[in-house]
Amino acid sequence: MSDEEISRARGRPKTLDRAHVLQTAMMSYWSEGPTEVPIGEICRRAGASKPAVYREFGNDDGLKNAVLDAYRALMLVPIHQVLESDLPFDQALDAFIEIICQDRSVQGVPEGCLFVAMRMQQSTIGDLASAKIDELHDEMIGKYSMWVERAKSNGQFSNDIPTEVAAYHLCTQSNSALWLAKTGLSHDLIKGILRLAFASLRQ
Amino acid sequence: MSDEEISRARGRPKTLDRAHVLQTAMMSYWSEGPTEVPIGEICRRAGASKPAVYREFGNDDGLKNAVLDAYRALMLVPIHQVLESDLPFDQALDAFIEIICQDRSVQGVPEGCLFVAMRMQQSTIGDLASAKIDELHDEMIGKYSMWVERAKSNGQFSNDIPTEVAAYHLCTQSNSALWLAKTGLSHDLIKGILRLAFASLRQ
DNA sequence: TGTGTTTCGTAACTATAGGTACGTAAAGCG
DNA sequence: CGCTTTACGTACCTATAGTTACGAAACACA
Repeated sequence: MSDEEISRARGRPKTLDRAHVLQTAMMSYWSEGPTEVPIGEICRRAGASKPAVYREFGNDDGLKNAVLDAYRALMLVPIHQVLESDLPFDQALDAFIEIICQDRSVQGVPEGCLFVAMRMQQSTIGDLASAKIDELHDEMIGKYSMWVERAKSNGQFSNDIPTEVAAYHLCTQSNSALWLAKTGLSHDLIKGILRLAFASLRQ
Repeated sequence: MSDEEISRARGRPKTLDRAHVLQTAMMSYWSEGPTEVPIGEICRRAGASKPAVYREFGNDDGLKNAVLDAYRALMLVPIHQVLESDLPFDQALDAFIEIICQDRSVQGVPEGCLFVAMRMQQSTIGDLASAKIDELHDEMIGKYSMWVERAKSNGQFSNDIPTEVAAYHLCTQSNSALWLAKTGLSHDLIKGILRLAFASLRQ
């Protein structure tokens, strides 16, 4: 598996730009909703043929699964990094609110959260992507839990609040905030809601 | 419009049970998702023919619109009543949490909230139902706002929290809670999350 | 230059689901 | 007892979207 640079494969060279298709699909699902954009439309937008996309991703389910991986790397990992930072809880919470509410037009990325959108329509998608959604959700809850546990052990978080409750609360608020942003609510209003929702976590 | 008991209409008497179709559609959309149950399946379940349903409701959009009206009367109005009660804010808040978290199996009603589910997939439904969703949402935000304003004027709510922020916060939390219940999260955990989310509203 | 290999993409196929044309049945009225 | 009116429901139409069959194209190797 070492000679894959300019692959010395036998047959006709592949022209399909996997990354471009993935990017196109992600942006399409993200901005219009994962059930709103048929796979044929993705192909059209990416300038690829349907059979090429099916050869690459297997089927609709496989494409959505791959898109979720790409989305995780782009948007979820940076959030994880905030939760895993060395900042005191209160400051990390501020950074968390900032990253949730940050202006999307700067990075040229749609409003809302593709992961949340997919999770809300989980019943309409395939098994692969559905399992991936569960996996990403569990990962997220795990990160929140570890964050809270760490804050507790540092005396920065009340022991009266069960970790599970706090973790789901944090997860729920961020999901809600991202979804509200998608409905067009102002970022200032959303930030106010988040501060109110998290006020009881500070001490 | 007084002689509608045993209607003295001219032609063949109507046999379609409108209420039954509406009930079937509401329960189907509610438990499986509004985009998950085709209109033909509703007809099958209700024991009605497609043309009969189309004659009664016009189209898919009209049916969903009628279902939303029925849902409002069944589930939203009782919530409005809590918000409009004479209870002190703290007690009304407790009652609010209770009604959100109440066990659905008792009244034989599905988990989750049809209104929330429809709002999450608003882009996939027709103009009529979509407008109705906006209308119900505005009504809800209005009720929350009035509740908060009344509590403020009674000295039961901090004037430091903008009414708009508080109203959206309350709306968001109830939506989230109902959606979490649909994902199978335990009612105890959800109740804990709600108490945590609303802790900063009490004084 | 031929042969095997891999990918390409047009043009289909198939299933689902929203919606309806139309002939028939059941009522009131004269 | 026919005429008009209204509702009934089978069987169809149509559009969409996921998926693939298949012949042509583009390479490595001999």
